[in-house]
Amino acid sequence: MTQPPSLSDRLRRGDVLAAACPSREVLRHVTGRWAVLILIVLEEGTQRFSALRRRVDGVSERMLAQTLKHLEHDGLVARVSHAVVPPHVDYTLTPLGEEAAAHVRRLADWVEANVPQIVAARG
Amino acid sequence: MTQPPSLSDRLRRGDVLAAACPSREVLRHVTGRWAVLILIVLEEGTQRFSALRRRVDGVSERMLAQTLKHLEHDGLVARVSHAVVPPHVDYTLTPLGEEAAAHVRRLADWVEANVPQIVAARG
DNA sequence: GTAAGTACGCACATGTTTGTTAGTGCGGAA
DNA sequence: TTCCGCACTAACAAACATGTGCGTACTTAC
Repeated sequence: MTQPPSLSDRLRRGDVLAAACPSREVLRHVTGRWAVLILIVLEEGTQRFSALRRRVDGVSERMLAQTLKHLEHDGLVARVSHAVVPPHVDYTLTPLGEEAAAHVRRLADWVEANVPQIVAARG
Repeated sequence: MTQPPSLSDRLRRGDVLAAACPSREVLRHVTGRWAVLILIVLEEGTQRFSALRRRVDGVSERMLAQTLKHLEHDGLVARVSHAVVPPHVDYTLTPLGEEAAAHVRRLADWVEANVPQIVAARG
């Protein structure tokens, strides 16, 4: 007879199934429409803003800036701004970010490999 | 001098970085707010509608039904309806769905394990 | 008799995300 | 000289995601 963990236990250790858990928010950030793609591109190495904009097809400057801010806020991306003209800003994955990026890339790789099957399943 | 792959090549093999690629849409479904949680719960085994509703804290019936439809449409979830009263409907992961679920669960596990660090990083 | 559970569908309202456009200040290319 | 590139930000508008409340047809429990 093991007792099921209490709500506060679940929140402390991070339980995505609990609505009030902050892990929900983090997961939302990491799995966001653009965040996934940005993490994948950043896994190749440091990139600057406009390079990211070109690599991530379809992202607007607004969404790119906003998503980068979220990732930076969560400590997954480091922003380094060089005070030169024209402006030069570098974005790099933190160690934490590298781990997250590896996970989302594996997921994206799987999707890419299985798109044909999935599309076929829609008959 | 290898030529970079053409757009049509990238679309055929599934390239999330290309805006027109259907893998983008599939990725959106799989990483959707509720889809992630539903996949994780379904990984434990077949579940019925109301059981899912109870396990996935905070989901509304509308969103649950809609998300299940998307996942079914993509061939990740199988729906079996028993014609009895009261209604009884079972949801199960397909082999394809099991693979997807494994990936998202690993990502969610990582997030859960690292929430404290991430929250701390927001200082 | 009344309420709750079952698995949803529909209409409406709200909230959140995303896009669009315009602007910044300066240097280098045409 | 006129335009582009850089790395954004602000304001506004549109699109989409999501929640709420109601209805279904029947059974079991209270």
